[in-house]
Amino acid sequence: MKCTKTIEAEVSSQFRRSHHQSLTRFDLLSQLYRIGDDWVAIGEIASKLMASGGNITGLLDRMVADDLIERRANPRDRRSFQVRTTKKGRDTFKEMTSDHAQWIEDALNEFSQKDKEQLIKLLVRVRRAFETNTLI
Amino acid sequence: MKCTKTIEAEVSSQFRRSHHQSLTRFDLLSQLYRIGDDWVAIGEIASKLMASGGNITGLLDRMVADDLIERRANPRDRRSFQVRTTKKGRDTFKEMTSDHAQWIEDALNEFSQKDKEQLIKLLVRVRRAFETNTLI
DNA sequence: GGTATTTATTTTATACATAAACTATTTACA
DNA sequence: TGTAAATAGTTTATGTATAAAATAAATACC
Repeated sequence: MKCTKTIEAEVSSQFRRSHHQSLTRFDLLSQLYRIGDDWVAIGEIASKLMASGGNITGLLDRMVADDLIERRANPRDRRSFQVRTTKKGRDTFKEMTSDHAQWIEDALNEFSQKDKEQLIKLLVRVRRAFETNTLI
Repeated sequence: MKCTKTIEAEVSSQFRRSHHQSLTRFDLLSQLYRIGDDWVAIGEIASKLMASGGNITGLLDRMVADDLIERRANPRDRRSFQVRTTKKGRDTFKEMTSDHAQWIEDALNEFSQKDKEQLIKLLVRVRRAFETNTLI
């Protein structure tokens, strides 16, 4: 927890300073980028970001206001809405990504490939342990 | 990040359900418990929790209202205020701690002592790497 | 076809978090 | 001693998060 908190404080303040964006916004843009040009349902966003519906509504509203994403009604289901990135959103994401990758690389340059693999392996196991736990 | 998010979601919803408290409140009670019966300055709390001043003001207000901590003016410095736990705060913390320890133990029971030590060692190194980074 | 349930999202109330501006006090030092 | 700078907290404005209730549309099923 302490480790994540330190990284999060550092990375999110970098994002705020350099791009006026939050970590959550970066996550969202990253999910949309991964999906490509398709429209994505709000609910899918919420589950991908592991966030509550109410949270997503507000987040998307602010990002639409900032012209990072656009939003439309699902033409086939009138309950549902969809979003996708705008050009500005994609450009912002690309800039954020390259900075981000560089920060992480700089911070972790003292770690060997083996260390990094070991760490990821352990963290995946920990996550699985806590995920499984919730199903009992 | 994904790992921490999963754990945090799990643990914080446990705390919410079982004790009507947040992870941050648990952290705070834990810091105060570690210190003992002494009064602690607000600023010290903020730095221990790696949180901003404004955040702490609100957090402490709500916890005072819930009778978990008490607050007084520092008798030697009229700019400064101090807090310490109430009996209810200490009792709440003790209950939370024993549940918490059990959840973590259950979740991580498949990990060997060696795995756990390895993981902590790596995480401490990662944290140091990001801390140092901010000083450049 | 009409009602009950489920699904998708928003609204509301509240908690938690930051940065920046502000108030009040203490300290440093010319 | 008087003033500038530093320190301790709070306030304000805003963003991010949740749970629970509400709304609206789709689907299931008698």
